[in-house]
Amino acid sequence: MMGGWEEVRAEVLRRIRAREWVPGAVIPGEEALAVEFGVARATVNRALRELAEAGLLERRRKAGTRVALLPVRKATLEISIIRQEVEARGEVYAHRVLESRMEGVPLAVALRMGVPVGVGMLFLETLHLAGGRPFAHEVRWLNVGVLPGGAVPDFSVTSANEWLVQNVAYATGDIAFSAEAASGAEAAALGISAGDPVFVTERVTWTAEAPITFVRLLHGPGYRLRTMV
Amino acid sequence: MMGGWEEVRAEVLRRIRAREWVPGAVIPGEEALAVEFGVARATVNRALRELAEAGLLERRRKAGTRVALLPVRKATLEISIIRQEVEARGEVYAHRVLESRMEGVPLAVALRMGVPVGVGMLFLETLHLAGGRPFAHEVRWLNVGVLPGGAVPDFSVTSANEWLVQNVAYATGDIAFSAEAASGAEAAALGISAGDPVFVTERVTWTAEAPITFVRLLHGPGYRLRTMV
DNA sequence: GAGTGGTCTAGACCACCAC
DNA sequence: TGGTGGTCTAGACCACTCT
Repeated sequence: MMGGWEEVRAEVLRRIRAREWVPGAVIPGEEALAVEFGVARATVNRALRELAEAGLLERRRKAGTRVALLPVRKATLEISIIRQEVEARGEVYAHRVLESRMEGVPLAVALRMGVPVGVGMLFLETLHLAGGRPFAHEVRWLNVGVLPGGAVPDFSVTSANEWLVQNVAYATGDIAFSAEAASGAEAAALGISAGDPVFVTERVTWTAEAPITFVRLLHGPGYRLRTMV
Repeated sequence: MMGGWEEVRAEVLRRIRAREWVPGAVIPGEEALAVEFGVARATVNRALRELAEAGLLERRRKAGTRVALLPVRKATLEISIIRQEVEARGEVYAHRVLESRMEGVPLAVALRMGVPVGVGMLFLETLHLAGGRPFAHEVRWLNVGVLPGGAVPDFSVTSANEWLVQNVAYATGDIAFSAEAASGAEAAALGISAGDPVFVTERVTWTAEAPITFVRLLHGPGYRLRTMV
């Protein structure tokens, strides 16, 4: 007899890894497993659902549950604010606003945000520092028209990154990671050489059909984004 | 009255976004919400648990459920085999094995895999092609001693990437993404210039305490890794 | 049509931890 | 120590989809 759903999940995982249940094969139904493990069907369901969400099982009504043939594993990335990320490394965080002005969005940004070219937004350029050294360079367009409260806060106190998380949080977003060569201005801000590879994170954030912000974040050489599977 | 847990989740999410429940505030308990929504407590539990896993709520016994103050959002990355990734773009996949020989692991790899320097492993260098053009360059060390079956298959037919997923699948792993400058050899393989930025994916895979493989995957300029929140 | 997973319910017990 | 979330159960109905 197994106790809870975690034990059931562990045992099912063991059988998959040990190839007692091979990829593509149908495994016993929930009812059968519930009897075998001496638990309720809901407990088996919880265990199998978690494994299916992780990509190891494929479940279909009537067809039953199979071990995934070509599993598409899901890794989770934790997206926190930059201050937390820096402080988690045991370093002191600071930020400097390099630019802050109203400006019409260029084509590339308009396409990403799904707004017409030239719409007036707040353009912000910020440098994030870890222990006094450049950590990340941020370029952001902020759709101030849809901001809650109406007034635009002073981002030199609380960074836009953090202010948005606290005030426009819980929005949906689209994130893309890539590698690019630093432009002259970007390199200067980060204290590296032009052409050096930078790790780029671009994100569009939406709330209820309205685009809130587009942000482009550059991390210099040495930055690594990690996760586990 | 709301029907299922998805409706409950949607309504709770709406209240959070509408700031009816502000960050840091304790929301009503499961029992109260169950009564309000006209569902069983288990249904409310399911809805709140999902929101907590997404990082929007913080739940603690006795203390209750709060709207997260500084939410650490979780984005999920889908890790599929390279052939699937290429074919999903509507392009024809192919791969070429450039190198395949036994070799002692260098220090950097030994440290990553947690094995002594110089342990003999199979060194593999593979080029993945999409529509005939270089798509990714793969360098891999394979711990053949712990492979199931014992015999090493012919990776020119099925790439090591795919063979491992099918035969040593469901292992745990550690993944890191970064941006680097392509070395001369790497650039030549990918058909780019030395020093061009490349998107690097490094992964160590383990099964039951034994490291199976270390792989370093390089994607040329233009590659983007995308996800949603 | 029938078998499987998906979900809901009402009740229960327990672990944790703030008070 | 009491209140809250975490989980389990037994039973039920339903939705989907394979045959």
